[in-house]
Amino acid sequence: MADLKAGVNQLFLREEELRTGMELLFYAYREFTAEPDEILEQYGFGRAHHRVIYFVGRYPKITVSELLAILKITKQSLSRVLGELVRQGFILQQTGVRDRRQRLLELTEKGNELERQLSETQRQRIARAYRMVGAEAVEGFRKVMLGMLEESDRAKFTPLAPPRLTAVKR
Amino acid sequence: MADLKAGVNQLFLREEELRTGMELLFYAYREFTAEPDEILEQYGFGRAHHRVIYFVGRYPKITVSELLAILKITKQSLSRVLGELVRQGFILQQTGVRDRRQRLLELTEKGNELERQLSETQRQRIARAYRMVGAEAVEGFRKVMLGMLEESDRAKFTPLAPPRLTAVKR
DNA sequence: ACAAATTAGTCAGCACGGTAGACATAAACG
DNA sequence: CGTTTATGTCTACCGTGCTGACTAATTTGT
Repeated sequence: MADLKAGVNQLFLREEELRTGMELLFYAYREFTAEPDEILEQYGFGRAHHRVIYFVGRYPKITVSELLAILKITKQSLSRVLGELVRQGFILQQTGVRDRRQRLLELTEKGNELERQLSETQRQRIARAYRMVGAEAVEGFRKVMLGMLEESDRAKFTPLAPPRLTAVKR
Repeated sequence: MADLKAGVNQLFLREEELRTGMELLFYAYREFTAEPDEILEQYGFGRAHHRVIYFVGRYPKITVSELLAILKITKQSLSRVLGELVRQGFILQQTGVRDRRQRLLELTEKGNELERQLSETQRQRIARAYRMVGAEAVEGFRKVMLGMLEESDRAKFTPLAPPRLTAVKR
């Protein structure tokens, strides 16, 4: 009887625990994007612009196809926002030297400023959370999040750092 | 000199650590929604339908305004998807007894089945991650995620469980 | 050298889910 | 009885995904 009760209770805890995880992800993601969204609005941009700016800032000289592989959207979708960002002087395209078909993407100074402005609130939000809980909890957070990723995405984080794109011919 | 170098290094680690956090959130959220999205497609539904089904399942007898407060979308947006779900027999509306203006929402059996089907993949993904890392890391994850929320949302999780809506007149 | 594959871009059209404003109805409240 | 609240509807717009079809420049492989 005691065993049965414990079992049921654990089942309940488990179910509740999993739901909590799902909801934490939902609420956290929404609040994580809320502040940048407001800033973007002032520029007539949306979340898609933010993502492009972020990853171009993260990986200077990234090619269009590498960016597509990260974002997992179609080139038509990317083209729309990337085109706006280039035309409005936030991103610079340089023809590749090794392969002149490639357009290597980079943030301009203007683009860099916007990137910093957009990500600042997010960095602060994470920094605040990290500070609140201590290094051990942060490590736990990192582990759980990694555990939720597919192998392919997980690879991007393996050494815990240097921003290198997966070995792609450049 | 040694101090300075350490300082710089810590700054780098910090920046890199924060970026890692941001990206973990981005990738995890995307993969978290990918599988349900495929299932939803078969029903002609989208992510918005999933959210409604999830929270109605989570809080049976929830009112429309409570649901709006959770989702933080406009009633016009909600109305579109909620209407479809009701008309197609996934959700039941009952007139409130205490307040007959309210429509208390509940999943039908059909709705419950869909909810289980949709959330199952997500529960498994979380369960897998939790299992991979152990209880301590899970607690760290929970703490960090809570730290990223606004006070208002955090309140929903405070006792670590019982699904009770914030004290709203019902 | 030339054909094939790759990289990038464009145009048109569609779906989804968010927004806003305006308005309607029923019920509760004071 | 007038006001407020809860819900719903109609219209229109926007951002951001998607597909399909097509073009151009460049590299690669035989």
